[in-house]
Amino acid sequence: MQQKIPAVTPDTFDTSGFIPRANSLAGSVYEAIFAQLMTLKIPPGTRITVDNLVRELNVSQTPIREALGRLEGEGLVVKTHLIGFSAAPQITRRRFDELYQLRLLLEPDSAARAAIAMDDVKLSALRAAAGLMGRREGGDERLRYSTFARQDAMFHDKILEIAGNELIREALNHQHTHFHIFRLMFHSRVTEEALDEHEALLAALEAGDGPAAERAMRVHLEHSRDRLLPAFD
Amino acid sequence: MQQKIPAVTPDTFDTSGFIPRANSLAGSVYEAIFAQLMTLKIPPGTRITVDNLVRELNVSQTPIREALGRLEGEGLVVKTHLIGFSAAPQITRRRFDELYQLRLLLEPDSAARAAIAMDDVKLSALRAAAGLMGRREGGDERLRYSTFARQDAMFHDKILEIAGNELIREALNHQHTHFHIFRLMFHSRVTEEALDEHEALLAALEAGDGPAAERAMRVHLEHSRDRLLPAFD
DNA sequence: CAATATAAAATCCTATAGGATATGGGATTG
DNA sequence: CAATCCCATATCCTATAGGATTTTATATTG
Repeated sequence: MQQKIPAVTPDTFDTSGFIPRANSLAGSVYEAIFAQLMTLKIPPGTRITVDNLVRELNVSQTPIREALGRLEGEGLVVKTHLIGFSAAPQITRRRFDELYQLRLLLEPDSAARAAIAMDDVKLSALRAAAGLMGRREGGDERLRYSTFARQDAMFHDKILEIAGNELIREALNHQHTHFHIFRLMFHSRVTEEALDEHEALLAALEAGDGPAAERAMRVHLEHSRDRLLPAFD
Repeated sequence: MQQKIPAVTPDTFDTSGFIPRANSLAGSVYEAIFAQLMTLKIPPGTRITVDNLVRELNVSQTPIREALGRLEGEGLVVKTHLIGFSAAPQITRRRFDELYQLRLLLEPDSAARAAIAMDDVKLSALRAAAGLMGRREGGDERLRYSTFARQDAMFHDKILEIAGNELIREALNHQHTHFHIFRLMFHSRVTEEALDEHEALLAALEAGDGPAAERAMRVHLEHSRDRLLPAFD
């Protein structure tokens, strides 16, 4: 157990009081594997070898198996008995279409609800999330997309939070939408037209205009889908 | 490793060929714990003790921790570092409302899609699922509800399957809707008015009438929600 | 009696070990 | 040369062990 595992993060508060509770090894291993999946260090469909992780992360098999079990439960990893674990496969075109169908059913409705629930505090938080995305960070293009993708996810998540249905928010998060999209686009040049669409969405949310917010979200998702489709060619 | 774990089930086919692949211990443990959660043998919110399961299931800690990790990933179990695992809490009224909001966004649309996709084979499978539910099995009332709830779940799931969006189907299944509802009602007398609503739904589906199927599903879900609400009093 | 302190027991968490199974490389055969 | 076989190695899977932490029971104090 050494430096390969992220440092203990004592800012994780336990739910029963005010004393920070250190992260477990299994928890840290989960995060490390998740990061490797996200950055395609473990490519889609490839084997995840427990013994390799033991060597790489310098921990025993036990927390690794537990973390992989959790990732299995989340659908990010697939397990076959006696063969082991592998990364869930790359999202297929079919799956992508289904995902956007789900998003189109849930997110416009949530945008409308968020518009109705909008107030100054929430709007300011939302603007902060949107503002982060507009900022052009330095560094290479992939890092910029990485940042953009993470902040795009935060922006959408903030709208879901304001909409007020935690279960729907979690259901969407569970699909790891942004995870899949990020991996899909990881090797691509990407255009950031989303920013204009976000502005239109923000304006509707700011105005507390439910139907307009719903329309803006629908348009944004349809364009987002269409922008991503070439990745399947 | 003894009789407490379900017998090896060689009817699990591996994806790469035709030779049955036995279930892993971790897999069997997962199923055993899931069953205990479902039947409230492990009540909502209570501690799940690894060492107790070791004794009860007569397997070592390793597959138990892995199975619990998977259940954690599925949200059915909560883990706190150094304290251990516990069953996810009973669904709250808030959560229940959110769940029905999700269902009302997704299932009527799916019913409409299923109506459009309907053919004789699918209809026959759906009727079989509905027919099972109408049958009054013997045994005590709770067993009858248990059977009803399982078959209700299968009926709804069959509609989702016919609708053709596997991701939405999985997203709804991931919420373990019927699991939660089942647990909620486990100690209650229940009325089986759902059957009439199912008949109306079936008629619309049979007729290939998308809008009617959507309406019938919406009505059914609203009534289902209202029937279940007293459980929170 | 209630509150506090202490000790014992239970449990959590992880490392290690070892048998079973799968995989990959080299040798052999046709 | 391709196909098959055999063996060594790697990996999977689970059991066991032991130190750390939490929980529970008991003793002590005011």
